[in-house]
Amino acid sequence: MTRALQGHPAVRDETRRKVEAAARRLDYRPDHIARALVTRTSSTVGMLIPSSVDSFWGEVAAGIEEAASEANYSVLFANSHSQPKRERRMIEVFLAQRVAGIIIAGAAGESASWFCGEEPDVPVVIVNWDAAFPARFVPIVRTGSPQRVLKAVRAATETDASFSQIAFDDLGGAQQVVRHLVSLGHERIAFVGAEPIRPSLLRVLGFRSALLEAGLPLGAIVSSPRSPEGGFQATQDLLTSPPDDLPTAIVAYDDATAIGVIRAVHAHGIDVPGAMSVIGFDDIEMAAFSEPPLTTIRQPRREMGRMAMASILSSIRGESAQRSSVLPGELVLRRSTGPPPGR
Amino acid sequence: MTRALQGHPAVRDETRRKVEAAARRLDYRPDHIARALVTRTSSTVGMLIPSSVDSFWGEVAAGIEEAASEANYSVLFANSHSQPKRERRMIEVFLAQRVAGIIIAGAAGESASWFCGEEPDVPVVIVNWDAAFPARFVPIVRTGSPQRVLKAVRAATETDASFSQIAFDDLGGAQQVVRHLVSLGHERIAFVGAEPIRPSLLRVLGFRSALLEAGLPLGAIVSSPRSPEGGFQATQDLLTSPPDDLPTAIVAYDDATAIGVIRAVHAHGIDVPGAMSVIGFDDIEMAAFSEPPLTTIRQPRREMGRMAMASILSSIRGESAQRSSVLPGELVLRRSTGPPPGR
DNA sequence: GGGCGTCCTGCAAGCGTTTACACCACCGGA
DNA sequence: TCCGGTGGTGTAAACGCTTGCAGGACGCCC
Repeated sequence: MTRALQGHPAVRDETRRKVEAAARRLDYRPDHIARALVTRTSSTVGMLIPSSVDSFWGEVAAGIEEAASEANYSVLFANSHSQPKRERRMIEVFLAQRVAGIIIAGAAGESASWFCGEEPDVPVVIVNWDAAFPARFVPIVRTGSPQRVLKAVRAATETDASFSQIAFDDLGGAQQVVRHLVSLGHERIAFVGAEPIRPSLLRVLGFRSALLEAGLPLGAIVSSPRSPEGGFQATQDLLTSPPDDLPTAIVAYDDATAIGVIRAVHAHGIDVPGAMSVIGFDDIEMAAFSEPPLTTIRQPRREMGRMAMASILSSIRGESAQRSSVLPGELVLRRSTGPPPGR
Repeated sequence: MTRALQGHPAVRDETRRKVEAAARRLDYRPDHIARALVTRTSSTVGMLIPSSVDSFWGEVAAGIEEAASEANYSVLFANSHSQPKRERRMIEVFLAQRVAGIIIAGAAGESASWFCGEEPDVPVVIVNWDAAFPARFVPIVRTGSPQRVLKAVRAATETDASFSQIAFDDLGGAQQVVRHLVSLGHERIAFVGAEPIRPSLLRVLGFRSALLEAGLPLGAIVSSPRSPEGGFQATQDLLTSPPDDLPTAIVAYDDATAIGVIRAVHAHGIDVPGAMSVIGFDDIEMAAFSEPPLTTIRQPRREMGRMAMASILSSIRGESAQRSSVLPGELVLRRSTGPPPGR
């Protein structure tokens, strides 16, 4: 009987129709639970995001859900609040639910084995691994040879064979940003919002390398938490430099930080972009509504979610999925950047 | 053996320890699937939200997930995109997954029976039912007797015995908003963003009743889609009225609409709040960052999510949960409202 | 007409739990 | 010594599905 509904080939049309009629009459719904028990795979994937309140992750989640839904998969959802402990716990829950795969977005865990022990029995993909590094990394990333730093960062967030990664091209994005500012004529450019987490280190590195490439001196690199308040504070400090040393453009770690940066710049009576250009990262919703609207780098959030799910699906099918993909960002020109004063 | 791990009272300590040791050695993880099959309840709830990209729903989702996680429940997640068809489909999926309960946020379906047929076999709670009404309701809500309209709206979104509802107090929120404007001295107040959906009708109704209560004439009520563009267009039209008829304050359906309203007001060279006050609804993230920052009504989003989950849990426990709760909003004073000109 | 192959359908085992129940050892009271 | 109770442990059925296999019906060839 059950074969009739699944579209088994060896079943007469007449029989199938009769079974279907009966099923409808009793409004029979096949039990995914029982099916999962016997097939030992559950057509459910676990999705862990830092925070569903953040529309950045909300859009990644939407991409995952879209792709999952199209493939008739359901998604179990949990917020990690960027806490490795909670990540671990929720992964345990997912595993107990016998999910067919796990997607960890904004992963905070330090190493691949952190997530599921050495040998996860389901495919795992990490979207934008925000691994934390010891604080001593921040000075190194400012001064160490780019190759060395890059190698260290890569090594720390290398996935072993059982993991896939989808990541935004932080390094390339930062380079794009700097090249944009350089093309406008800026020569003194600062970075605000350095933190000892993977994407920040990579953006600082991209910042440095693009400056080097343009033959410009390395500007100030200010550490701060990534938030409007953090950006505001850090920029307050930055703007106490002697006027001649002041940058004409500031690259913020992300849009939230950039909004704080703009506030602080305005608070000093400096016009944006007339006297100071500011540029962010992420293209969050607020970016278009800040004053002035923020020039930024847009990450392909939904696409990253879709790719993560696609990677899980191909792992399930036993295809050897691509180990890791790096997706480029897109420069979104708005009104917070312009030529430096006197140009 | 299984009793030992579940903390059954009738098991000797020594035995328990031995079993636990063995479990650890084989790193045994109890299978939720098999457990669900036999107990016929899955410690999983289905959560349907319009869009995870919208941080409003993202926060409702966070509240749900928080409360679920505390109760050791998992949450299956899907976006409905506010499409009744998709709501239906995802509910079918949830039911097939044998969820222990279903939370439908921003429900777009027209009637309770729409969701799961007549007799859902699991508890269902609806958070902020955004039911659509025939377009002919908009004129009625403008002119009909408030009691009659309210009765119609209530009747349409009444849940039968098997549903619970958590809803924001749209009517009271609109009254708060109008009272705030009246207390500032405004006498000509318009509403922008009326649409034939439940919350909009209720807000218009609250708007009218508060105006009536203050002895003020009913201002213009302009229909528009709820988006910055919609608010912009509708306000453009509104501002073509002869100067004497122009309102001194505009109540927008929500913050997104309000941002468009402010744009249009600015485009006409009118100062906010100097010459025109604008007020929104929801307190979305952007509200604090608009120019000027938006005065608005904050909905207790996270709390609504938590309550929804709590309602599901008490239904599961067989307690007769409260059928429906209406949660008040909170007026958030920012800088988009002030006294009318000449005051 | 019997043997055989081809199609289709019914049957039963088994997935990993929970739970009711049987059972065993042991102890105390009669 | 025997018996009933008690406290702990083993056993087996059942949950609803998938799947392999047995077997029935039927047509075809010899």
